[in-house]
Amino acid sequence: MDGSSDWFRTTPAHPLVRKFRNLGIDRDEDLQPLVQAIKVKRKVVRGRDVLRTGRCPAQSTVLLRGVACWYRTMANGRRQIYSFQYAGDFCDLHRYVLPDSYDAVAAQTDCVIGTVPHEDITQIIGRHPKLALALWRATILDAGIVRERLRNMQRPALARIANLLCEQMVRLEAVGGDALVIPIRQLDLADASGLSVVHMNRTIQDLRRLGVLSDQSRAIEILHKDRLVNIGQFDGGYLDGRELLSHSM
Amino acid sequence: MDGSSDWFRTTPAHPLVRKFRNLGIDRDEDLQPLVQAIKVKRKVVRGRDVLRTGRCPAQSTVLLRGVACWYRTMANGRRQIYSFQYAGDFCDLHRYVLPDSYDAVAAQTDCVIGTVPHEDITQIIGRHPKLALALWRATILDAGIVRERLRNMQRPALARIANLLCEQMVRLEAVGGDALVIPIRQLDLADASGLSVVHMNRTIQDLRRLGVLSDQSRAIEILHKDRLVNIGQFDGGYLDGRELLSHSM
DNA sequence: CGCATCATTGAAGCCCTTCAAGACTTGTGG
DNA sequence: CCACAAGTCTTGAAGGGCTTCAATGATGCG
Repeated sequence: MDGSSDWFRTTPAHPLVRKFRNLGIDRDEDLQPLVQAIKVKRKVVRGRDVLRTGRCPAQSTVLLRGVACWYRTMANGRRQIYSFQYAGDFCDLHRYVLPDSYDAVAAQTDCVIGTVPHEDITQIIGRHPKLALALWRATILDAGIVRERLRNMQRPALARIANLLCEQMVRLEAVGGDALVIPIRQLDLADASGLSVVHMNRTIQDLRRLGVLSDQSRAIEILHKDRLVNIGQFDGGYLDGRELLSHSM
Repeated sequence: MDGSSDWFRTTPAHPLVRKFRNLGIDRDEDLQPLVQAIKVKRKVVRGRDVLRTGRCPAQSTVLLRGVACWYRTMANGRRQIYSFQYAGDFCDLHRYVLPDSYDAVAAQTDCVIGTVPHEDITQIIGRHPKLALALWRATILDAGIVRERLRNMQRPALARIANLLCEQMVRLEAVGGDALVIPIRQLDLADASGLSVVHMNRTIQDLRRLGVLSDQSRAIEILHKDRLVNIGQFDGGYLDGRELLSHSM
């Protein structure tokens, strides 16, 4: 990656640093034990599975670059996408705690992933209470995202899609990408929002006609953030660990 | 409660014992630190909130008896019920890790609840690694339930409702109640499945006409478990911590 | 008994789905 | 450099599942 195999360890913008700031780990040295436990790094090309349904390996996976989606297939073959994942997110940390073999993660764009052996996580948890709590928090934050997706199902298509796009926009911003172009196909947005591809397409065009999305290309490009937020009744509080941590009495 | 205020500590059928067996705590003495940390017990009558949206208190709540629902209100006033909760379930353990003030829990039947101060949880986690992991597992199991509810939204009404009823049936069985009568109003089932009350009612009557539910009363009484499981494409694996724990390599 | 709550039923209509086909974009090989 | 194929987006038409509104039964409780 970028010539140096240690890019992810030496760069100050390590995706895990940002992620764990959001989880309450402010000092980079506190994060070191975890960063150093990331063992194998490899690429996964767009469309392939990062991890599959089946027996759970004794390791968890971190997304270091790219966009992925966490999903499970239905009996009829369709997918329900639980959430999208960005650089710094764990793909399957919940499997460290409770191995379940139902769901899978697929690469939405070309990805770079790392793996952390579960025995290393066990050691980290035993020795570093702060990191232990942060890891727990990471799974809780994921759960909050899924709950918002469930809540989103109550909304009609226009608001539902707007809301989904808002979340991706905010999370893209957080990882420093171009947050205005959403790098996700309409098919995948459909699988994430429980709508048919056809209706997804029609509704996206409604958003274009409203001037919220650009109609200059087939890409999903956000022109008016605030109108999108408004249409989608979006409140990103559930994404912001820092803000959530300040809520306690 | 039942004359003795220590009923929940002295009975062998303490709801937490069953719950934590499912989470990997087999020996009752391992559970003692947590059981003894349950401080205040009180009743909550049907319809009232067990806990509310707003500032997070420095404690978490355990459901000791009854049925509750974990929900969040939408902008239009409707509720999205994330999941139902039964004796032994934590209502808001996730708030220990990440205080969020959005959601609430309401009593579906008369309930008895206990509270555990967060500082006690912190001590338990520091001193008892097994319990720490089990608590984490509890939140992961909850998250799995919510994911199944999200997946369920892809199904048409008949299968969706059947699936929802199956989950409640299995979880009721686990707490030793009468698992064949689901103690939940149609309105709440509607809020949990994203359907209108009217359509919920019509579909329940379809299930009655199919002979899957009893048509002898207005209660939701299951006559044919296996047919219900079949219609709802239900696989309760995600509820069974013991089975999930056996999946690791 | 009267009132509140919940279940039930009917009618009208829209949101969304499915099926099917065409257009645009991209990449690949001759 | 063009032809072709694969993938994705787009559009049309028909239909059904579900919603909303509104009103009528049941049940239980003070």
